[in-house]
Amino acid sequence: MAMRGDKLESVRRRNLSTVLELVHQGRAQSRAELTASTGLNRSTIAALVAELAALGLVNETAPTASKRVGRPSPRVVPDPGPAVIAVNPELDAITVGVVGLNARVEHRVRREVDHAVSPEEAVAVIAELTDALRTEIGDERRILGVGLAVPGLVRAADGVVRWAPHLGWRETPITRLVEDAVGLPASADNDASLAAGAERIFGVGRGVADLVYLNGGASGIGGGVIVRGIPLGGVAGYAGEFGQNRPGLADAADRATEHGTLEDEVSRARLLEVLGLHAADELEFEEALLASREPKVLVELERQQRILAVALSNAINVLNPELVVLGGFLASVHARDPEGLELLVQRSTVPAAWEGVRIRRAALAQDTLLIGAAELAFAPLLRDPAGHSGSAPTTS
Amino acid sequence: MAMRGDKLESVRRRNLSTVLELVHQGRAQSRAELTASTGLNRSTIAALVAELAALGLVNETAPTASKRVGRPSPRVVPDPGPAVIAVNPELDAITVGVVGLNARVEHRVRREVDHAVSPEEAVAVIAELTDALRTEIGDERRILGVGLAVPGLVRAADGVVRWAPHLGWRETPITRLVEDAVGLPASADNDASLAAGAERIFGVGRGVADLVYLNGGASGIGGGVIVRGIPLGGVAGYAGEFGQNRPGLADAADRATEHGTLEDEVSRARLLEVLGLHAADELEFEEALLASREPKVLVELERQQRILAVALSNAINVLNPELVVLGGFLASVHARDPEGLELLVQRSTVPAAWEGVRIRRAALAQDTLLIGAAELAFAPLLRDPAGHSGSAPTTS
DNA sequence: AGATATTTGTTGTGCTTGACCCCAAATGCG
DNA sequence: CGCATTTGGGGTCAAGCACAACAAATATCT
Repeated sequence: MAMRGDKLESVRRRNLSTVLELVHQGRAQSRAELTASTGLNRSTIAALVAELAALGLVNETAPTASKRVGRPSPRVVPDPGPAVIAVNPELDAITVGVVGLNARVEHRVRREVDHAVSPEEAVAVIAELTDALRTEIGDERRILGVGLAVPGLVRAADGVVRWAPHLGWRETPITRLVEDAVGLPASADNDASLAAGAERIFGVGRGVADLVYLNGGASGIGGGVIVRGIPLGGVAGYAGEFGQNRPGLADAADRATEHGTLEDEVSRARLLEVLGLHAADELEFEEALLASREPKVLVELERQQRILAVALSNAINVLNPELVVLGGFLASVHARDPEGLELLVQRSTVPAAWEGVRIRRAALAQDTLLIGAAELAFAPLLRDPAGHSGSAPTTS
Repeated sequence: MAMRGDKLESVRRRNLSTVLELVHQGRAQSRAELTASTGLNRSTIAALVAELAALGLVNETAPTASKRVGRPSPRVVPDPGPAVIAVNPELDAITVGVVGLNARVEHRVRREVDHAVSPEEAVAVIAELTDALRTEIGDERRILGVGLAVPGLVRAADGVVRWAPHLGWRETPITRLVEDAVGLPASADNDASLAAGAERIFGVGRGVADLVYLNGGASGIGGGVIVRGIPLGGVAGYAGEFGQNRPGLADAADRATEHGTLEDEVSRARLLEVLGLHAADELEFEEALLASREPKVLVELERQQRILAVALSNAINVLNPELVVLGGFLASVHARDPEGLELLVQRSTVPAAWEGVRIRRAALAQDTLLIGAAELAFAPLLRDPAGHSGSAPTTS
């Protein structure tokens, strides 16, 4: 609750942050564009870009032919040097990637595992894969830190995994373990929240300030909310647990479980069952779902659609977002009958709030989580570009 | 989406705003406290306070005996001059009040009406009551504007009432009408959202950054959400419509209505009915509810409690607030059995999110809405104290 | 009661930082 | 080829906060 005053120094910090973020997100490609979107003076932008260049964060290159009158403005692009390690531990595999300041996943390694790994095992794998990647990309790369997208509840303050049912982790200080093993500052957050951020900056949510993201995974439904462009964390960082919500059922016969939580009633497993499949990746699943004409598939699909619609309505009524993004198997459910789902949502949503909202499927496929985790690792740099001059691994 | 850069001028504006807000909210009472809570230098605070005093917004008075060592610091208090008109049009009455910069309701007039008033009638009454109040408080008072707390959906951008079922208003440009009739800049927002803000700054939510507020009124349930200390508006300002949500029912027998919306299932009218009352004000209602030992009251109360609990759980899972504030008849339902309600909420809430949350009744009684509306009218001044030097009614 | 420590107001100076002005450079267009 | 337009570059200016030194006002210690 520190309602802090504004030092002069903070102006510079914020401006550096703003410029670096614009370049990082690809929303400004030249100094001229930077002056336009920041409203700052040309000379100020010049100084800011020069400082960022001196910090090794951006590069100025020769202007491209723009076909416009006037002196061409030099391009400003993210420096290819700085990078982060993005990690996504899952039930069946641990994925580690290298993501540059341009937010592209440059390398990715996926290590399949045949059993639920303990935190210690996971950390060992992460350290091993990270080392492999670091030798692959060479020593000249400046690795800023590690970001983890964890399928579970993560305490924002210290990155402790409170509960990850999927992995079987409980009260696991994952960031500390990773920091000790890898020797880089680490941060962690809930996977769906990070995915929401990634979709906003680089996916369907580009330029959207208020969005709700729901991801349907194998083990449940997670979500993320973005308010005024800022990820909604809540007081401890546990926000977005749509899967544990209990939406009202229009028909009592729709209930299939005792608890009636969203992720029990609307589940990938139930759809796989009626589809007669045992296991399927996202693509196979969606193909099967879209192709099936079996009555029992239709019945189950419509049941889940009705329940999902109420859950979305509840979210829209409360949050009045501009966009609802559906990922994972929920994207497939949406793809099967977008208009039907919208109609159902509309029926139980406040009309005024319905007006402004769109429902879309997630745009970023497999890279979403790694990009989201990378954003987390980049966050301190983006927030204070000059403060991270030395690559000293500040163990927070 | 204007990611604006930081001008130097904005530093001064923000600092003036910060200081004025601290004084306005009573969170700093002396220059010494201001330096402590802003982190700014003593000399800077002196300059800022001097500027605010020159603007007629704060006064410096002789220091009070503080029993502490060191030179005593002069008190800084809101100037008694500036004030706003706060308005709350309701089904049965229109209330208008004068609120000073100290956030106290200095005067209030309540005009009972015997029928649902049209916007034009309401505006006429508002203008009349405002004029009466203005002559009462004298001409030396500087009236900054009018804030309206409307029981309905209000578009944030232009203050148009999209739909106020209680009043029967639809697509009503209420702020424009009031501006024309009163000759002061007017702004409007949903009553529950404003009440949430009032509770945060002056009620049970003091110092709380993330809270959810649910108000049980005669005609339904409204709500407001505050995230990181900022009221959650959503893309158009319609956020917080908890009343239209459909919470899941643990037992199908609990359903009493077709739609199953929260405000249909959990309603004051139903409780009045089982209590055998026809009409009652808040106090009478709560007394009757707390005193009753009738089985049918108990049954209905517990039914509503169960449904309310699920709705609260849904909100807590998604928003992870620090505090849930219940107002209106929901405060009475809570008062009857706080532990029982908490237990029910806990049962369907993510454990980690439950840890950090408290459920409390609203602290501000009848003044809540007027204070909330006044905050709305003060908002431009608080955001940019120097920009409002002349009392020129800027019709936004 | 007097001395001392502590806290805070006051004043003047200095540093940071962005704005602004003027000129040069580079492009498109007639 | 000249002109309009846009942008970069460098120097100057002004705004605003930090800081240091001193004075004032209080409590506490002796």
